[in-house]
Amino acid sequence: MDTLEKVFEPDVLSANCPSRTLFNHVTSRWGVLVLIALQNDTMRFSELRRKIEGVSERMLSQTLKLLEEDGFVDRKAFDVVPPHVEYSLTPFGQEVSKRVRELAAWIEGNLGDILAAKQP
Amino acid sequence: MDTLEKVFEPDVLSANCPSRTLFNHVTSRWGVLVLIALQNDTMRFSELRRKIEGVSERMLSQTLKLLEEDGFVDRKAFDVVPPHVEYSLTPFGQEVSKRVRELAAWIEGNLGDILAAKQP
DNA sequence: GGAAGTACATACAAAAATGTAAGTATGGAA
DNA sequence: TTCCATACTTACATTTTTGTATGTACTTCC
Repeated sequence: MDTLEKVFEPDVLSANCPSRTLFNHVTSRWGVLVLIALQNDTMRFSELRRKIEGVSERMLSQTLKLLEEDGFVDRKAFDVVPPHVEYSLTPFGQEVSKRVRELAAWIEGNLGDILAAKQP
Repeated sequence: MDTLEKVFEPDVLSANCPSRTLFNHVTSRWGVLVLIALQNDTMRFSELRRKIEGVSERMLSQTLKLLEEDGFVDRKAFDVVPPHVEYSLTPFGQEVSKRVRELAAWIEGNLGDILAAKQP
């Protein structure tokens, strides 16, 4: 063990830990859905837009740009007309996507029981 | 297999699937952090507030109420003065918490590499 | 010849999230 | 006696997010 290592331990509970920012991006309203929609495939902008029901073009491009900056999404643009752009997950993106999908899958798979247990 | 079963397949990508709502609550800005902070322990309101850096009382109580309604958080109030309330995860809550923590842990654990790969 | 599809950007508007400050009831500490 | 702590709620202000509409440049379909 080196006393110079681990001076700083990342923690999403800390207000200004960089991991918190990344975590916020990943768990953002549309971020999670992009990560899920993109799972294994490579997809075009409009395909994503159709797959993720309810996103506006504005929000989708904003979210994609953010995830691209964070290094989770890869954008490949072909210089043709009409425009052709392909989005896919980077290796890092695949790792987070996997975990986000596990969460979503659990909720989907237990939806009936969860709803049945609600009282409001 | 029964032809009457699975008429409806939950999918968070569908705009009005109930799983989307639950998923949104769970992945909300403060929801994820509450789920993480509450992992195994039972905690009081002010403890949570101190642990989750940056939450305001308003947001914390709002988030707790939502997660309680969804059946992920259990609230136990003792009728004393000053007030004493304990929050904990329900069995469902523990399941989602586990998955949310796996996501957060991955990001925290790979923070260095992720940040190193960013170019902006 | 006009409409649609493509992948956005941009301006503006509306809606939702979040924060701030104050109030509530009460006991105990200083 | 004034202040603190507790767990909130409520009103109000501000910030952030999200949506809507429009434009672009060019090709293809009808």
